[in-house]
Amino acid sequence: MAVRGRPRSEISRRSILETALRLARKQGYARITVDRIAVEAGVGKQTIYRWWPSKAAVVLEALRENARAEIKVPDLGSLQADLEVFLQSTFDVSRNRPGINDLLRALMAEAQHDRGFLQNFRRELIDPRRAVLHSLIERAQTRKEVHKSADVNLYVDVAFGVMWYRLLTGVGTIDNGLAGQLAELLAGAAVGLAKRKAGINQRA
Amino acid sequence: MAVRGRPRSEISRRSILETALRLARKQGYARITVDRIAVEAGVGKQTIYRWWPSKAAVVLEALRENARAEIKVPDLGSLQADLEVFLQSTFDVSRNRPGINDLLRALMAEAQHDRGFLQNFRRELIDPRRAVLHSLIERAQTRKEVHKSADVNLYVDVAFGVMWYRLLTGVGTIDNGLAGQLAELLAGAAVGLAKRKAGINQRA
Amino acid sequence: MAVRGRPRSEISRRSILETALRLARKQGYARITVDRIAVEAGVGKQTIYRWWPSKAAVVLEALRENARAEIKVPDLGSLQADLEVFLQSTFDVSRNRPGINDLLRALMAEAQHDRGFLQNFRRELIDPRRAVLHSLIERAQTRKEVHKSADVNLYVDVAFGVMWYRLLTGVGTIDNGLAGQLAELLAGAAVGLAKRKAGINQRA
Amino acid sequence: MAVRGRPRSEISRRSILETALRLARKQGYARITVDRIAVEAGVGKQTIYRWWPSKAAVVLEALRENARAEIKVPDLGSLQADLEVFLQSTFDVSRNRPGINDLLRALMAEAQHDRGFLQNFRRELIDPRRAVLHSLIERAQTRKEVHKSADVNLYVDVAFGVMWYRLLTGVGTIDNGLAGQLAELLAGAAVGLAKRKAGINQRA
DNA sequence: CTCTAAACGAGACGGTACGTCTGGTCTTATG
DNA sequence: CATAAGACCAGACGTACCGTCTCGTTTAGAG
Repeated sequence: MAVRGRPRSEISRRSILETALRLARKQGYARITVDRIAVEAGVGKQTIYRWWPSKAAVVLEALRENARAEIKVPDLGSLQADLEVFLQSTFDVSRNRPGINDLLRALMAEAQHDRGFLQNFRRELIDPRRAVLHSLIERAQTRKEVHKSADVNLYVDVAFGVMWYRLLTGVGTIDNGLAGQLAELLAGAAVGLAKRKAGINQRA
Repeated sequence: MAVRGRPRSEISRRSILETALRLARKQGYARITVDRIAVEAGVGKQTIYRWWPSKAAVVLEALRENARAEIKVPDLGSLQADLEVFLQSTFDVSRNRPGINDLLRALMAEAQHDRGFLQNFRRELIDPRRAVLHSLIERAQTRKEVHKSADVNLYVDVAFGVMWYRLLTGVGTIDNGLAGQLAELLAGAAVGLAKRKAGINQRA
Repeated sequence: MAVRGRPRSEISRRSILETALRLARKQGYARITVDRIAVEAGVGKQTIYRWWPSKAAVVLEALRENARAEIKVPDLGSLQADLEVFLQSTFDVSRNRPGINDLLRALMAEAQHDRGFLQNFRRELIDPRRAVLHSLIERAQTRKEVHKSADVNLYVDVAFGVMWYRLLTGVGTIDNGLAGQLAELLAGAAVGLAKRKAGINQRA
Repeated sequence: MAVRGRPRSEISRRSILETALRLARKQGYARITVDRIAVEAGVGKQTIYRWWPSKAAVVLEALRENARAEIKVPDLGSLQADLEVFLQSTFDVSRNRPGINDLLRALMAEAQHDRGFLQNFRRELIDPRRAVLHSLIERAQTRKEVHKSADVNLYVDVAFGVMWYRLLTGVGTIDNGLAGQLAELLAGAAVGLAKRKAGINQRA
């Protein structure tokens, strides 16, 4: 049997997402309320709550909708080069869109007092980006550029950890220089490890 | 001229800080309110607002008061060893005190929608910890273990970045294993850099 | 266009008015708070503020709701008799309901530091009672019992003025004796005036 | 034995009374607070509370201090003339001083939720004025202009009742016209009573 | 072409916490 | 002792949001 009743309004959905993003970028995430989104979107409050559990979820979806498939997955043959390009691309996304950084910070904050949203946030934003970086390093592993015993997750954590730490605390900048430094640091560590292991194996 | 008027009550100050910390650890930061702190501390609400701008500021001070001089600054002669001991000590603080991690996460969240509190938070919590790690690495620099051109701040960001990233997202654990991995990674990178630079100099 | 949105809850409205009146009579107007009314009425505080500007307005409406059509408008053919019955009836209302006098005093007090409420208070309580007394005296005027040049408003002011003055200052009692005295005084003055005027006219 | 300790400061007392009156007339009674009086008078809050139980008491004293012996007690040989002059004089006091009416209304309001202040208010303001009017009518009684059985208090209540009623509700004006009307009404009633009684006695 | 059912805009609802304000008391040092 | 200063406890105030609910209306497929 087909779906009964009035179908979900795509117009309302779009209006909500656009209004949420617009308000959040104009006035800051903290100042928007579900009420305001509803009024400005010309939508009933219930229509928001029917489809999203919180304003954070709305903003997250708006962000995701807005930022689809922007991340390059480079494959230049060298881990360091791949890392640098990937990280530059990642850092650029925020830099080119004013207000995006504030939204990311606000969503991370929201995730701290809403376990359910944390899951959502990880699934939609954190984990996909991790996956890209992870695969990028694994590729270097199959090339033997990185030793098979290396903890890929740690390297991923280093890259995103520094980014988020600087984003959240305001300590340091997030720019191409950082991308280069991180690429060098991680590639150095990974390749250095591989060499040491190789040396050990040779001697053995 | 001497201070005029009734002096600030040390008893009330202590009571407020202790009550705030106790409630926050027992029930979670999100569930405490300024009202409840006031009532349970036997204090007027105004007495809280007279000295702190928000409950976040109260909890921050309570945390700081409570955690004075807990961080070991090891000096074992080797960067990697120093790093490992320091990071283990840092990670232990939270692990040994249930509820502390939640408070740290809540405060970091609070800092995201309160610029004033962010400054306070950095000055009281983030920066002091950075300073210790920073000095620890600088010491290795004076020992020539780390090259003088190394970006010490980046290393600090890596250590705390990974810690906070895992704390906030729930990705990965924060334990002695991590301390060891980070110490190895950072020392490897720093020492590797020093050796390469030395090699360049020799060849030159 | 029809009414949009959820309609006002008559249940809440009644509950608020009843609770306000009950609390005010039990504990005195000064001791009730908007918070307590809300809690005891099982209602959100905002629901009170949405419909009334202050607790005084709530109590006023509660009083009015509760005291509808209690005032007798006698028509015995003689001004003095009508006055006496009307005033007795008016004075009785308060005397038979403990707490009402305190409420009236409190509302009159409230009206002194809230211009908006003073208007409301006059429109709902003062003026309707004036109108009855006014019409009663006018009827005597059409009967030629009172001269047409008499200032009816002054007579009304005398009756209610004495009542309120005694109520507010505690000087003297407000009972059937007073009703008789006022009736005699006013009727005497009004009829006396009519006779003098008639005499003048005759002589002319 | 002489009084020990530091004597009460007359400067502070004057400053408090003047400041209270000034603030009350400038901004309205409702807007002044004990705190504000203290600050503006350059006085400690406790100094106010040591000598007065409430801001109403301060304002009452300030008013009384300021308005000493302003009431004429006329003696023109005729009740109606005496009444008219007295009432005109009484009504003039308020009319010539802007803000006084508002203060009187505020004090009457205050007296409604403070039993202690009501006593104070009656003793200092209400009763003295009553006494003057009372004596004025009694004088007419000794002249046989008013019958000895007349209820003098009722006449007093009528005069002040109408005045206060109009003051508090804003119904009608308080001017020389009213003074004349009240004088005529009361004298008419009192003298009419005397004549009727005399007639009865003669016939008897 | 009616009927059923769900989504819709609107906005009132019960709740909770906020940060401010005032009242009246207490605690200093000073005169 | 009284004083100026000002911190203290207490608690009401009116506002802001939250997430739910209750209207009448709209929009689809089912009968």
